[in-house]
Formats: sequence, structure tokens, C-alpha cells
Amino acid sequence: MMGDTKKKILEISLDLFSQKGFSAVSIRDICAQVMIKESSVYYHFKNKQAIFDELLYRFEQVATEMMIRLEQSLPAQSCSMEKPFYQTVCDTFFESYFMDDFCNKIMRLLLIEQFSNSEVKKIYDRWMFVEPLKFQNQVFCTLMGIGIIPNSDSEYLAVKYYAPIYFFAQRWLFCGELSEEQKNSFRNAAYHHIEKFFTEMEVA
Amino acid sequence: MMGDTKKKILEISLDLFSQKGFSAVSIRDICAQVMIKESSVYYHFKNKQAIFDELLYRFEQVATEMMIRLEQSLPAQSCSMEKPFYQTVCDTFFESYFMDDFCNKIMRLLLIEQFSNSEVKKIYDRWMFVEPLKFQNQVFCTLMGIGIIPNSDSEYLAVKYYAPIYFFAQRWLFCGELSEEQKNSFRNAAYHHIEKFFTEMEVA
Amino acid sequence: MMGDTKKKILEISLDLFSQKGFSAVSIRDICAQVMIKESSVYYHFKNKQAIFDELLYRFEQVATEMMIRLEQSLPAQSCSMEKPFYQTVCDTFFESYFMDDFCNKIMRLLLIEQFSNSEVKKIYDRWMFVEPLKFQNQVFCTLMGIGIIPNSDSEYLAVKYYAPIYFFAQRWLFCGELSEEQKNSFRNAAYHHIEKFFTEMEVA
Amino acid sequence: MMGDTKKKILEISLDLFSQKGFSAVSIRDICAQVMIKESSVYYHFKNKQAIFDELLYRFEQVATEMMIRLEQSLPAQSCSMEKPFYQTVCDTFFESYFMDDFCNKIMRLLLIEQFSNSEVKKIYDRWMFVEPLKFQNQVFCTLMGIGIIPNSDSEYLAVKYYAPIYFFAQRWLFCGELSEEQKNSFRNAAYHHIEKFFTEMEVA
DNA sequence: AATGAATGAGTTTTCATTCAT
DNA sequence: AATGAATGAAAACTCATTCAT
Repeated sequence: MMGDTKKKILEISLDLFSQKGFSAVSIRDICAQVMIKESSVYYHFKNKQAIFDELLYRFEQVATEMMIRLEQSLPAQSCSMEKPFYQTVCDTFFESYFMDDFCNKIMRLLLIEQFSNSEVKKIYDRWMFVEPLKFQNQVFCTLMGIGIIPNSDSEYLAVKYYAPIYFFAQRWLFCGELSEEQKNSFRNAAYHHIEKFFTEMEVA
Repeated sequence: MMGDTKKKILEISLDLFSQKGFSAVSIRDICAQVMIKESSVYYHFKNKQAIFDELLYRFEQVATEMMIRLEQSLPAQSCSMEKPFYQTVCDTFFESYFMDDFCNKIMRLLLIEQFSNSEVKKIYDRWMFVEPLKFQNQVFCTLMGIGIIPNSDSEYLAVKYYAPIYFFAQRWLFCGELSEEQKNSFRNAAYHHIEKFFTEMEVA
Repeated sequence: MMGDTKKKILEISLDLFSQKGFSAVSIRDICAQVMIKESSVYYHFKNKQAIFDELLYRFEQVATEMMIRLEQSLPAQSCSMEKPFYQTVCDTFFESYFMDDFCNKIMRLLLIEQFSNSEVKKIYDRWMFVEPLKFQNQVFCTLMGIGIIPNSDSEYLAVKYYAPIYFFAQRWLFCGELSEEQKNSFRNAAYHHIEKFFTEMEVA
Repeated sequence: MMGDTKKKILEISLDLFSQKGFSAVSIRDICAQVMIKESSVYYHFKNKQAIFDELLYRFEQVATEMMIRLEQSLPAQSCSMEKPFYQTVCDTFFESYFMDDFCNKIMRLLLIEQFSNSEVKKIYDRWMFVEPLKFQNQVFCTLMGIGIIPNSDSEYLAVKYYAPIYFFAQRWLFCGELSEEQKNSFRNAAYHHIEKFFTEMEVA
């Protein structure tokens, strides 16, 4: 469907954009790595901005899909409660969002560009703050509904749960190349937090 | 001590750098606002990078001083415990760090540049993760020492306390111009969190 | 093989470099004469230095080839000795080296740049002193071998023969545009010297 | 008479000009070594060109004086002929002209600038070709007059004598800093030539 | 689908010079 | 006698883009 070259341009652009920011990456930089001439880019994209736009578009599709999948899996998941419920949800959320190579790079890019572009700021806000909190809120409402956790302020609960994860992600997942070492640092911190979180919940 | 022009160059550079990132700001952009000619910049600074470097240098001085001040105020503070202890500390930490105009802009700048510059990454790490956690840890150790809060994992406590504040800062303090509205959103969320945090602590 | 524009850039650059020296010639100067925009130069050359380097490279190729040709022609030449032997050699050496437009300009350029660039100094040394003396020495050894001139210190002979030619070249061939008038001044002085040189030789 | 600073500016300017050529040396370069600020130069000189002009002016004075001295010493010298006559003349000429630090640097500068400035070209011509040949010619006429050497074409004799010296000067005295090693290479080559020259003269 | 050649507008930086102090 | 501050002009070079092929 999509030519090899176009895919390569997108991949390498994202690589570079997420490292240096949009305006610090030149078409030349991109082409040097794709191994084409500068003029060839314009066969595949109207201009530099169009590369950026397409990356964002793809991300929003991926993220939206994931959110839908996650939300749909909620009720089913919460019924078969043998295994700790949060495990599965977290696995999906972490592995296919924060630690997914594509999403991770987009997040860095959004983080950088949010300051110079208010449109991007909105997208960052949505996918890093609003949607995750909304989803987490839903989870806790569900858990309260079936009596697994006691009723309380689900919104603050969502913050208490998600803020550290966001914090760890920023700390461990947003530096240099995403190595297994970094992923493990993140996983350890995150799972340790989640475990403590649910333990304290049960006690209370 | 420092000429007016040089001060103005630094101020406006920080303004612009923190909005668009270092490489997206041109000397022309800066000079247009300082109202000098491009060549005049080079009387005050060796090159563009030197402006950036001086900003970081000043920040590290400011931040270091603040940390020292905070740490020195700890023991005294914790003795006169009529008024809620954390209030004073938070006031200092929030108002003169996260919400201070200079520091806030530097933080945005560090946030942007950390990806392209590993030296900056280290500085960001230090002042956004390591030092605040270390300080918070110290606070909790002190409080445990004098029996105000029960003994427990002070490091995780620091994360539970600080992560939401970092989270709120990113959400409310890192967009566009720092308005009173944003500051209030941040203050509300942060103080709400702190209150809940200490309340739950006492109960447990 | 080589585009017209690139060739033109090289030609005009050499013209200007040999008149004013490398650093006194701006890309603007070159482009004004090539009739292209400044940015276009950078399609053909990495930077200003690369123009200089390519000129030197080409010269060394030309000079090397000429030296090889001259040396190969030596034995053959010296057998058919009806016409004065040196005539042919000089013709080649003078006309296709000192008075050749390209070589002459390169020599001026080397002469100028030798002081600021030790690499250039070496090249100047090689092609203005070492190689010509080596060749002349070979000529005299050949002539001594077949008994045309009496045995003697062939190295000093080479200096006695070549130094005036170098002297005349500097005096007549290194000023302004290479005009026919200058070439004639040089030719007259040089051939007069050569004739006298060989006459004295025979006598002795 | 002349302030220290002005003298220092002239000295260092000559140093740099003779290494890189006039236009490749900036007022900044000069001031960095003189240890004054750029603006201070303009107290002593109208502009950059004026430094160059003053250097040339001083050289012409020095060179003229030397020539007069040399010419005046000719008759006296040639009478007291116990010691080889040429020795003394050469000593003066070589040591106080080619190998004199100031003159040597000026010569390099003239050599470089002759191509871009026809006024300089004339000065170079005069002091490197015309005057030395004229003087040498005079010497040989004197020697012929008193029968020390046989009558012959004194002009060609001057060339035969002077060309190798010019040649050696270019080869040994125009590279990098004037070291004793270089001076010795020059002296050896030059004196060897002179000796041979006069020996052959006597024989003939 | 790709590229060779070109370019206008812009980049950072350098430079000689001025002028008030 | 020297300098702090500024500047217009120009330097080398970059960049996104165009267009004919």
C-alpha cells in the first residue's frame, strides 16, 4: 500500500524529530539516512510540515484504537478475576503505549513541540493527561461498582495512580535510545508502585 | 554590574528559547525584541551557544542556592510545629521554583533540549528528579524522626508525594505564558493533593 | 563528464584566487562572474576550501603527467641530435608548464598561499624547486653520459641552468594577466640564457 | 619618538601580514597579540590600510639607505683587495637584507600582495629585481674597470650571479619562521654558488 | 519514482570602523 | 591613550523548495 521509501522517510523523520525537534532537523538530515536526494522527498510529501502532520495523524489513529481496545476489554476483564486485574491492563497500557517504539518517539516529539505549537500542545494534553486519566478513572469506577475497592474520589485516585507512572515514564523512557535497560528501570518502578497502590487500597 | 543590554539579551533569549527551543530561535528573533542589531550580540556573547550556557549557569546557581536554603530551614521549621509544617516548605518550593518565572522558563527549555543534548539531559534529571526527590525524602525522614508520621519506606513516600506535583506542573505550568489562571490551577491541584496526602498519612 | 557550471566555477575561482589569494576572494566574487547565485556553488562544492582543493588536485595530476612525459622523452630525444637537444625539452617545459595558463595561475596561487598553509608550501616546493631541479639534473647526467658535455657537478649545473629561468618566470610571468608581451619577455630572457649557458659549456 | 603601542602594532601586523597576507589578517587578530582593544588601533592609525602603508614606507626607507650605503662602499672596498672583495659586499647584502628579520617579512608580504595590488607589484619589482641587478651590474663594471675580471656582458653576469641567490632565498628564507637552520641552508647554498662563480670567472 | 541543478530567503558570524567617554 | 558599546556590510554557509527531465 505505502511505498517502501515513504515508510522509510516517516520512520527516519520520527527518529530525528524526536531527538532534536522539528525545526532542528533538516530535509538533508533525513535524506542522508533514507539514502535519497532531497528533491525526492517532495514526490512523497508536499513539504516538511506534511511529514510531521502525517506522523501525528498516524499516532492519533494508533492511540485512539488502543484506547478503544482498552475500554472494551474492561468489563470482560473485570469479570474473570482470578489473576490480578490490573496486571493485564497495565501490560497493555505500558507495553503498547509508553514503551512502544513508535508511541514513545511521538511522545518525545509532542513534548518538544508543544511549546511552539498550540495545536500540538492540545494533542499532548489529550494523550498524556486527559485520556489516560479518563481511562484510569473508568477502571476505578468499574472496580468500585463490583466492590473490589471501596468507594471514594475516583478522580483523585486516578491521579494518585497515574501521576507516578507519568513521572517514571518521563524519567526513564525519555532519554536517548529506548534500551531494554531503560524499559526495565521503568517497569520495575511502575510495577512496584502499582503493587503498593493496590495493597494500600485493600488495607484501607 | 551587568550592562542593561546583556541582561535584556538573556531575558529575551530565555523567553524565546523556552517557547520554541534553542535552534528554532534565531539571533535575528532575539535582536528584534532587544532592539539591537544582530552584530551587537557578539559584543556581549561569543556566540549563540554562549547565551544558552550562561542561562543554564545562572539557573544552576539559583537552584543550588534554593536547595541549600530549603535544607537549612528544615530542622528549625519542624520544631515550631503550630502551623502545618509542609505549608511553609511547599510555599518556598512551589513559589520560588516551579512558579518562579525564570525557573519555569528554564525548565521548559531543559525539557525541550534534553533530547538533543545529553549534558542538558543530566541537568534536567538532576533538578527535576534527583534533587526534589532527595529533598522530599529528607523531609519525610525528619518527620519520621520526630514521630509526626509513622516509619515507612521514605523513598516511595517521596515519589508518592512529588510525582503528582511534577505531573501538575507539567500539566498546568508548561503551557504558553505563565498566567495567574494557570498558577491557580496548579496551586489548587497541588495543595489539594498535599492535604489529602497528609490526611491519609495521619489516619494510617 | 563534468558539468559546465562546475568547470566555470573552477576556472573563475582560479582566476580570482591567483590574483588576490584564497581568503581575499569571496564566494560572491566568484558567483558574480560565473553568473549563478551564491547558494548554487554549494551544490557543486562542499565549501570554499573544496574548490581550492580540487584545483590543487587537478594541478598535481597535470604536473605529474607532464613530468612523466618529459622524462620518457629524454632518451629518444638525446639520440636524434641534429637539432639542439635542449630546444625541444625547453619548449615543452616552458610552454606547457610555466607559460601554460592553468599552471601559471596555480603557481601564483601556490606562491601566495604557501605562507599561510604548510601543506601548500610543500606542494610549491615540490613543483617549483624539487621536481624541476631533479629533471634538469637528469638531463645533464644524460648529456654527460653520451659525452655531449664534460663531466662535472650535475647538481650545481642544474641550479645554474634553472635558477635564472625561475628568476625570469617570477619577473615576467607573475604579473597581471599573462599577455603575449610578458611571454615574449620571458622567452627572450630564457632562451638567451640557455644559449649562453650551452655555449659556455662547449667552450669549457 | 614613537609610542610603544604603535611600534608593537606595526611589528605584530607585519608578523601576521607576512604569514597570511593583508586581507586574511583582521584587526582583531592584531589586537589579540598587541593586547589592546580593537578600537584603540584607530588612535594610532587611520585605518587598517594605513598600517600596511606605514610598513611599506619604512621598508623603502631602510632599503634605500642600505642601497646607498652599499654603493658608497663599492670604490673603497675594491681598492683594498687583500680579502676577497665579494665577501664583504655579500655579507652586507645578505645579512642586512635577505636575512634581516624586518626585510625578510616585508619581502614575503610584497610577494603575496603583488598580485592584488599593482602599486605593490612595482615595489616588489624594484627591490627584488631592478635594484639588486643594478647594484650587481655596478659591481661587475667596477671589477672589469680595475681588471679583476675580464670584460664581458655585465648585465648577464649580474643575472648569472643574482638569480641563484634569489632562487635560494625563495627556497630557504621564505618558509615559516626564519630559523637559524634556514639561514644556514641559505648561507651554504649562496656562498657555495658565489665561490664557484668567481672561480670559473678567474679560469676563463 | 527519483534526481540534477538551481535559488531566495535565511542562518550564524566576522570585520572594519565610529564615537562618546 | 585607551576602551565599551554599537553597527552596516559582508562573509560563508544552510535550508526548504521548485522544476525540468
